[in-house]
Amino acid sequence: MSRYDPSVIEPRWQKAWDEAQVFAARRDPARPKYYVLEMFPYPSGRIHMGHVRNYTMGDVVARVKAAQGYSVLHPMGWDAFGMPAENAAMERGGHPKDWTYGNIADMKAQMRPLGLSIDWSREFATCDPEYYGQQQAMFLDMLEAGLVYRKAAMVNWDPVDMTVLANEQVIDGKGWRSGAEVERRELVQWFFKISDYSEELLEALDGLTHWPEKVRLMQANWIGRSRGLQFAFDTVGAPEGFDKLEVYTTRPDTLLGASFAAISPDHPLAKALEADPEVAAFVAECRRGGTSAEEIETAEKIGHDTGIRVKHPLDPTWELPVWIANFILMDYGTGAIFGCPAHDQRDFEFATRYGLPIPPVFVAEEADEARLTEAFVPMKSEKLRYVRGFAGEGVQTGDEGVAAAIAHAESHGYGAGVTKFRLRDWGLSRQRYWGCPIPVVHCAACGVVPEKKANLPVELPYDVAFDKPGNPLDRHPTWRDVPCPSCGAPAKRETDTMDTFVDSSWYYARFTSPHAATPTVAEDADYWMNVDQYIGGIEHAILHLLYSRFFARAMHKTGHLPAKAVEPFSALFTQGMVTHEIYRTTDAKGRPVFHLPEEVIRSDSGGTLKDGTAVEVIPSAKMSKSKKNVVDPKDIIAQFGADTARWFVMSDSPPERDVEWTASGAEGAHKHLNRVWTLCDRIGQMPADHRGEGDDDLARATARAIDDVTRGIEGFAFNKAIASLYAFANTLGKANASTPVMKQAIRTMAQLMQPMTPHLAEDIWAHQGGSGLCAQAPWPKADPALLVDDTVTLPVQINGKRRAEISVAKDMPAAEVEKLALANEDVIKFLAGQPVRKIIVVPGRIINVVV
RNA sequence: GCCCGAGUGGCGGAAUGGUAGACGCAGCGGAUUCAAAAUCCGCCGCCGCAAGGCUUGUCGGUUCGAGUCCGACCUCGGGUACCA
Repeated sequence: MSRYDPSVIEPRWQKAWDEAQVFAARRDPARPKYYVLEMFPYPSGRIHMGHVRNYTMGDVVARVKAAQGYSVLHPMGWDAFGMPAENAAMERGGHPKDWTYGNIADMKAQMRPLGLSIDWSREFATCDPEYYGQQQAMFLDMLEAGLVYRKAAMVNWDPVDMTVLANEQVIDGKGWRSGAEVERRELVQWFFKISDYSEELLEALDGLTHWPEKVRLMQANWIGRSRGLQFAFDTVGAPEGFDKLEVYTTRPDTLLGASFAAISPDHPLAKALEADPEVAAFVAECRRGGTSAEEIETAEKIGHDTGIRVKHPLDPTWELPVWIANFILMDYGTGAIFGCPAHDQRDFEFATRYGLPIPPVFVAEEADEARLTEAFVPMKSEKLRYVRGFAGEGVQTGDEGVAAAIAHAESHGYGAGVTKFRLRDWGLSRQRYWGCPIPVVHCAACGVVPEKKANLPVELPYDVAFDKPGNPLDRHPTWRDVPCPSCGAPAKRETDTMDTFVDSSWYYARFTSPHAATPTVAEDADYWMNVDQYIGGIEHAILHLLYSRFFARAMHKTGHLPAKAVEPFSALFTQGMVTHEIYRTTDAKGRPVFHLPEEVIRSDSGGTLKDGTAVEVIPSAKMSKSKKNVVDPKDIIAQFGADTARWFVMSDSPPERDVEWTASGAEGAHKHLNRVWTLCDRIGQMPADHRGEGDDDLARATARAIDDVTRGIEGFAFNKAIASLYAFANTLGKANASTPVMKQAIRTMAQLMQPMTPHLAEDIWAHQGGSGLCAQAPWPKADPALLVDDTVTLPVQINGKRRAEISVAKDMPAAEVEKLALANEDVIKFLAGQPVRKIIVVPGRIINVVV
């Protein structure tokens, strides 16, 4: 063997894998299958360390499962529609399609050298007409199945650019390009009826036992099932048709604490009142700013008294004012509430601002009624003393109070208990070009007419321009103007395209038959689904994963997926980000200037540029181009090789946490791989008949390593698996055992390293007489007999502080352990004759002497 | 605002309620070398001469025993329905 040179060995083994078709997924009824999938990337043009980490994790799992005898599916594709392509076209010219496919080629070229065990024959991009045509076919099936409908909904409207903005394009209530004040405007849009599945999507979370608890919790809260009371106020002085005002509350026990009613600015009653210029002005004021919940809920709470009154259901002589308030959301409940300022913080702030009364309903069980300085909002499980209760006991929990209030309303006939969900239907319309066209035609005579399946895909026209804002499809007569598929009269295509979340809601299913003429093929979906291990960022915990869960159900309903695939991801792992510290100087005008890591010479105390200028070192944050705290995987691979990059991103941090990229860490990883190489070289030169010492110990250490690494990888504790590989390398480096034992140990090490450093592993495997490819060798098994120790070291605590340790046989009875502990010199010294009150012996663990 | 996380040496981190700091990085000492790099060996939480004491974001609680469980708070991160 020679020097460790990744630039030579890595391409060599990648070629060998390609030629042997090692990673081609094959339907093999004789073997169990395993489908591992990493969230596919957006083709921004460059891979970054986050990608390297994400795909290496999936690759480690895929390689271990393959070695364990599974038929593995490990595909890759591109989430290729989306705004950045259009932004690039507007800013730099060019076409979104060319930009996107160019980026895909670049990124693929950067990914190939990583040596990932991907079946590239299954690759596709969501912007391939072959893919989105099948998506259009499913859309039509779902439309027919009643899973798609149209309704009006709010969008961010930029009045200068005359275009719809995404939430991220609204900055401080202004359009990012025009700087104009954004307003909320209603538009008729397409929706998926995800709300049909609210209950099921919530209940089924319990079955997702291999998902992180936090993700299930987030989804449960997002779906937001609540039990409450719905009732109608009788109105006084309202316009015609509004003699009732429906409200919904989850706290009907606070009904006697009501001090006002409030409706959303988007409520039909508010619209009916807009003839009043004051109301119109107020509603316009409320509509300033974007549509995001964050913006709406953090805005200052303002209201307008409509002059209308409602009668309290428990006392018709008691009238409450009806306000329009900007913090009432039309999408939730009925878009109208009664305000109970004593027990809701938002209502409290509102009442305080407008001088409305704040009558308390309950106090803590032991407390007296007192003037409130903030809303008193106890947990519903807490016992309370009701001072203005009307149902149930005087002292009861909030839950009991709510149940009693609902029962009261139902028996007196003024309201009904209802279950509501926070989850809203999924708006899929986008007024943009670079997305999957919605395959319908608008006909003056026939209305909305589905395109004929035979005419799919409805392809995006290439000849479009991005010189003005808005959707180029709207301005493209030859594409837009078509005959009605039903009556043949002149009609217009729908110019909205689909939300890119639709594209990513079924790609996992498409990978099972990526080039079929139907969205899926039953035999393939049956064999490969579900995804056994899905890996991606926590930022997708709610939307992407929830939409995918819905879409799988919708695909099942329309016959595109088997029943077993309605929960498409059997196990989920969410990984952390790759971070790096940030280097900053300031220019002559005091503005910040950021510097790339390779421009900075880092020392313990700080850093300097190459010309000696001191730079400010800012703690690590997610790698981003604007902060220039990025490390290019290409450079790392050129310098150290792919195995080093793979080893490092898997080694340091637990995979669910962020990992900080440090140059010294990468160098350390590289040094270790060099040590392993040298070790392999040394063992290779040992005479075959060398008889050494400690054969048993090395065999035991080898078994220990197999066990630790296997469990580490299977438990997604890659950093711990790697720590045990370091420990094993240290042991093997110091060992002087007989040649066959040494060879066995280094071959095992190669196999255990193979998932992380596949190229190095192949080379060692080949040099040490392994047969075939290391990637295809069966995963090693540890002899259980070698894993047990017969003596254990037990710490002895006195009052919970460690004072001594004793070494005992593994199965020594507790009484004997106790005696041994008390006879120990250090124990006697620390006890200093004090009487022993109690001794706790935890077998194999610890002894605690209490005095 | 609301929902969900995370916080342990100089740094990344390890630890079924049972010896806090495995393993790695950096640092320090030594060997090798004309010298350096590379490599190898050893030391390495903080205070203290030592005995010993202190130590897992902060404060409190449960327990024989808490990084781990419970409560309150602080800081940072993710999501918040048109970023992907």
